[in-house]
Amino acid sequence: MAPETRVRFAPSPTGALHIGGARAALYNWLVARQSGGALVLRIEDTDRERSTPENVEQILDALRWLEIDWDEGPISQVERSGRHREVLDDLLARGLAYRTTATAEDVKAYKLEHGDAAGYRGEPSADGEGAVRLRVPDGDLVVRDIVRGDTTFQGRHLDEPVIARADLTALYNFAVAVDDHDAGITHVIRGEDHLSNTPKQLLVYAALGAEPPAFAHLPLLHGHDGKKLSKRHGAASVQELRAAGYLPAAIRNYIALLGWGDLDSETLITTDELVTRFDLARVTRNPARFDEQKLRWMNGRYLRELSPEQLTDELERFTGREGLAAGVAISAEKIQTLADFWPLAGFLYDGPVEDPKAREKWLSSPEHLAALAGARAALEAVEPFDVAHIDTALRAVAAAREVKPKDVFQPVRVAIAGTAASPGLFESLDVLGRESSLARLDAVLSNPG
RNA sequence: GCCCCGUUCGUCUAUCGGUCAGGACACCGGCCUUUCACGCCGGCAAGGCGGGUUCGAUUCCCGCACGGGGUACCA
Repeated sequence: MAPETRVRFAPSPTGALHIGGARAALYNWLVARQSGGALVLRIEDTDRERSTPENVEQILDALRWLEIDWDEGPISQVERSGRHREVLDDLLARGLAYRTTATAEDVKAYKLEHGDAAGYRGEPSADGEGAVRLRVPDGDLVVRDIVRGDTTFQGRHLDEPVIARADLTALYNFAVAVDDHDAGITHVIRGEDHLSNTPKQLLVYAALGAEPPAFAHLPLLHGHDGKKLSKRHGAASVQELRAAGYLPAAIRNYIALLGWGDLDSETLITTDELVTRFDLARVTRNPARFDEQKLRWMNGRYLRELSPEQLTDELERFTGREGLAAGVAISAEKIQTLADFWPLAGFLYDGPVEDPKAREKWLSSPEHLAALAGARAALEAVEPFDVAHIDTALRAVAAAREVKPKDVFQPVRVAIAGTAASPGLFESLDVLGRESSLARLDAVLSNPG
């Protein structure tokens, strides 16, 4: 029987969860759910400066919001320092590692003497003090990677890495291997930025007398300009995406496709389908750009799959307002994100917005104002005040005045909404109701221009 | 500098030696239409360069160029 698949997501809590981290988390989650295995969450918090409880909570919060759940943890890496020390002492005792006071300058000097391609080889310090470096043999170190195939690193090019500080606290490349080994991790799925450091970790596994896990290094994500993803690229973190009005399901779908493609090129894939179809071996090897345009489109599709009740619920939570059902019903097909709703339909609740250009274009000429007056009279008389009858009444105004329907509709629209773009006009009037509609028209009529 | 990875339409991708190089977003045009959208139809658009291997290379190999990552007593 094959061993249970155990994967892990191990963010360092240095701030928000970035889109790249979210994708690594998602891929791990997909593998865990698909295999019936377990996802372990570990917080790489050995950098005391940056690892605050707030930062940790921010990451957990982002994962929960994305509905990426974990089976074990969160495990704090610092809390495992006792075990790190134990392994460290063992390596020291066995001569697999040594303490040295050699500095970066010494490493540089070594290369000057032995050549740039020669990995640093040091000697133990006489007093037994200093940082701990791992012994590196000259042979090949091959990283078996599901995404990229085998990558061979030659030990002779590798500097003997510092695996613990002079105070004997563990450093990343050491701690990560010990922790993954102890947690029984079978697949390490993480960003490509870790690929070059993997041979060091392989050495730690070897020292532990353990088989290394399978690796899967994911291509890095870039911004729309091809540069490294950063604040300048708009919404780059999960919390920013959330604030921008995206749905977790849409984000999951979108980032799953950033670096992975199925045989059939379906674009809209439910999370359940992703769980069954995802395949690490099909992850691409080249970096992908995060392009918000496609996410926007995709989010619109997900928004429109929600029931009116669900959408209303989402929007009320997003805007912090209540009683939005009627406005939501007439706006659903016009928005791509939750954030699009209020600019489009907020006028229904808070009155017309200011848009001098629209007012200039549709409410300044005598013809338009006359049309508006005609519309006002028609709306006052229409009975009942519903979409179908408003429709008929306003078209009649245009016909009577022998102008295009648009020349009646747009002035009315700008009068009630303030802008030239809105949900359907008749629908908007219907939601507003007769009294409120007439009041808005009157406000313009009594104060034109 | 050294080590490692990568390179198909503007973007995300399909293709695992023979394809009209397919799909999606974006863009352009059309239909629908009261605005904005949605929806539908159509269009534009790609294998970095140079060598090999092969009857035949986007696909395999080498070189170059370009991009990225690593090279911390960070993670």
